[in-house]
Amino acid sequence: MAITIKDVAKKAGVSTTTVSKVLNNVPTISEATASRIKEIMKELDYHPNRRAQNFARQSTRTILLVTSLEKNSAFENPHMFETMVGLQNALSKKNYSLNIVGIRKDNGLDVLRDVISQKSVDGIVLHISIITKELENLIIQADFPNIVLGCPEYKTQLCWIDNDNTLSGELAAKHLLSVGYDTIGFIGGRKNDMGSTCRLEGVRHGLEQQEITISEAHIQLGESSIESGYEMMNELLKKKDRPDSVVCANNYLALGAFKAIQAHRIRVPEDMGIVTFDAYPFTKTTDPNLTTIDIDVYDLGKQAGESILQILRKPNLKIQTYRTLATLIENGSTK
Amino acid sequence: MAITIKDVAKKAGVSTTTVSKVLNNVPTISEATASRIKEIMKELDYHPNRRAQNFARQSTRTILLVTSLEKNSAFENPHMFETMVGLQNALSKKNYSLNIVGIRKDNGLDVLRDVISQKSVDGIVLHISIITKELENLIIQADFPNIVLGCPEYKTQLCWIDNDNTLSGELAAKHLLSVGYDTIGFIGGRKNDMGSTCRLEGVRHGLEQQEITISEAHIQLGESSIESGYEMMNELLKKKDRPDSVVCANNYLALGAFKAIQAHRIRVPEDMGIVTFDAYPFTKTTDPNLTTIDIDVYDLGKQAGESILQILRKPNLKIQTYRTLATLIENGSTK
DNA sequence: CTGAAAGCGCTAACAT
DNA sequence: ATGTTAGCGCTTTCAG
Repeated sequence: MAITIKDVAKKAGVSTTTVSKVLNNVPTISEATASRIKEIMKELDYHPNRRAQNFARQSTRTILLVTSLEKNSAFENPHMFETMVGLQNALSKKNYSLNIVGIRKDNGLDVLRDVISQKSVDGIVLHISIITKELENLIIQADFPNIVLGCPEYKTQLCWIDNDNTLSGELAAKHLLSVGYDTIGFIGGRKNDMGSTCRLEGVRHGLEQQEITISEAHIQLGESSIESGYEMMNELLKKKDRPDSVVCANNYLALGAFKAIQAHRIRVPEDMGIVTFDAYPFTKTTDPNLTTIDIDVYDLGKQAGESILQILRKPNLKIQTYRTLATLIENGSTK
Repeated sequence: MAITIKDVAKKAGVSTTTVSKVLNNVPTISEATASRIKEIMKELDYHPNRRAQNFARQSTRTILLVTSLEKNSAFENPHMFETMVGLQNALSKKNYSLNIVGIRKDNGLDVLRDVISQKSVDGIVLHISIITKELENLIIQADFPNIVLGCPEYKTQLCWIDNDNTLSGELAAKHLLSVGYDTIGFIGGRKNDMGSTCRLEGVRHGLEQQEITISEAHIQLGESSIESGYEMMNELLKKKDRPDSVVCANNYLALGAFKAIQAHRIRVPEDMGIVTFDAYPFTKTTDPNLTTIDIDVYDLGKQAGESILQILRKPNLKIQTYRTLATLIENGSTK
C-alpha cells in the first residue's frame, strides 16, 4: 500500500486534518508546521490519492468534452480538435483534467444522462454539432455546468461561446474593397451551415457600410466540397456582369473556385480576387496562396475552458457571447 | 442529496451488499432478486456514484493519452487526433473513459510522476513524439500500465504498437512495378523521420523481390514540406536517367513533387507515376488525384485501446508489435 | 444466495 | 493554530 495522509500525520506528530490543510493551502496553518510537513511529504514521497480526494470533495476537477468522434473526423474537422487543444491547455493550467467522449444521435441522451447522474465530471463542454433540444432539456433540468462551443440556432438556456463569423465576413468584404475590387461575389455552403450563412451576412454588412449591395445573382450556395466550389465559380464566371472578386466560405469551396478560375485562364489577383476563411488545409497549396481571414479556434477552446471554470465557481453565471480573434493574412490571391 | 445504494437497499428490503452485487452482475444473486432490484433502481432513477466506485475499487476505469498538444497541432498532425478518435471509441465500448493531457519537454516528467503517484488513471497511452529515456525509466520503475503509439527508436521495455511502414513502402513499390513502371525514385523526410525511413526500406525490399535495386541517385531526402518536395523532384527530373515514377513519403512532399512535375509539363501518369501515403490532406486536390497507400490510423488507436485494456487485465503482458491495415487507393497518378 | 462489517484516503464542520 | 469526529457511497471479505 502506498503512503497515505496518515503516515505523514504520524511521522509529523500531527493530525491528518492538519496535513490535509497543508495540502490545500489553508491559510490558518502556521508557516512553521506547514513547511515542516511539506518536508516530510517529500521525504516519504507522499502524493495524495486523487480518487480519495475526488470522493471526499464530491468533485473530480475534470471537465468532459462531448462531441462527435466518428471515423475520419480529425481529417474532416481539424478545427474542432484544435479547439480541443486550446481547451486542454486552459484546463491544465488550472489543474483540471480533460475527458473526451464521442456521442451519436442514437446514444447521446443516454451517455449524457449517465455522465450527469454518475457525477463523473464537474462540467461539460459540448460541441455545437451534437446539440439537440432533448440534450439541452436534460442539461438544463439537471442544472449541470455547461458551455457550448458554437452558437445554437435557436434561443437557448445553455451557455455558449462562438467566433464572430459575421464580423469575419465583414472583414473579408472590407479587405476586398480596400484593395480596389468593387464587385464582390460569394460562394458558400447551404443555408443551414451557420458558419457560411453568418459570413455571408457579414459580407453584406461590410458592403452596406460603403453603400454597396451584393447582387443576389452573385451569391452561390451549395455543398461544401471542392467539386461544388468549382461548379459554383463556373456559374459566376458565366455571367456577363461577373464579379471581380469572390469570398469563399471555406477552404474546400475556395480550392474548387480557384481551380475553376485557373481553368478559365483568368489571372489571380489581377482579374479576380479571392478570399477564404481559416488558414487550413489548402490556403498554401495554390499559386498564388490564398488570402485568408484566419480564425483562432485554439483561442476559442481556451476561452471555453476558462469560462467553464468560471461557471463552476459561480453556478448562476450565464455566458452567451461572441468572441473573435480573426486576423487577415494577405497572400497573393488579392491585389 | 442524490439517490444512493442505501435507498435502493432499503426500498428493496435487502442489504447494500446485495444491491452492489446486482450492480456488478455478480452471478451468485438469484435471478428473482436481481430483476426486482433492477426494477427498483429504475423506479428511483438510481445511478451509482462513479467517484465512490472509483474510490472503493481503487481504479478509475480511465485511460490517459499523453501527447504533445501545442497550438496548431491539430492542423499539423491530424493523424494523431484520428488515432485519438479510434482510441476513444475502443475505450468507451468497454466503458472506459479517455483523458488527454499535453506535455512538453520541460514538464513531462513532473506531469507523469503526478499521474502515476496520484493514481488518477488506470493506464496511459503515450504518443511516440514525447517519449524520452527518462519518461521510460519513470514508467518502467513504477510498473505502470502503458502502451506507446509508435515504435521507439531504441530497444525498450515499454509496450508499443505501430503501423508497419516498411510493409506499406513495399506495397507502394510493388504497385508501381505491377502497373508497368520500372525505374522508381523516392522522395522522403530526413533520416531521423522514422516513418519515411521505414517506407524507403520497404520500397527497397519490394524492389529487391523483383531483383531490382533502387539507384542511390534516385533517393532524395530533406525537409517534409511542399517546397522541399518541389525541389527534390526537380533534382530527380534534372538527371538524364531520371526515374519514371516516384514514391513520396508523405502528402506534403507529394504535393510539392507533383507541382514540379507539372511545371516541367510532364504527363501524369503516362510519363511519371506518383504514389504517396495517407489519404490526407492533399491527395484529392491534384488533377489527377494521387494514388495513395492509405494507413488506417483510426484503427491503430482502436488497437491501442484494446491493448491497454488487455494489459490492465494481465499486467505482465508485453505487447510490442507492428500492425497494419494499409490499403491501396488507385487514383489517376499511376497507370 | 444473502448480509454484517470493515474499510478505501481524504475533507470539512465544529470544537478547542 | 490544531485536533475531533463524522462522513463521502461503494466494494469486498467472510460468515451464515
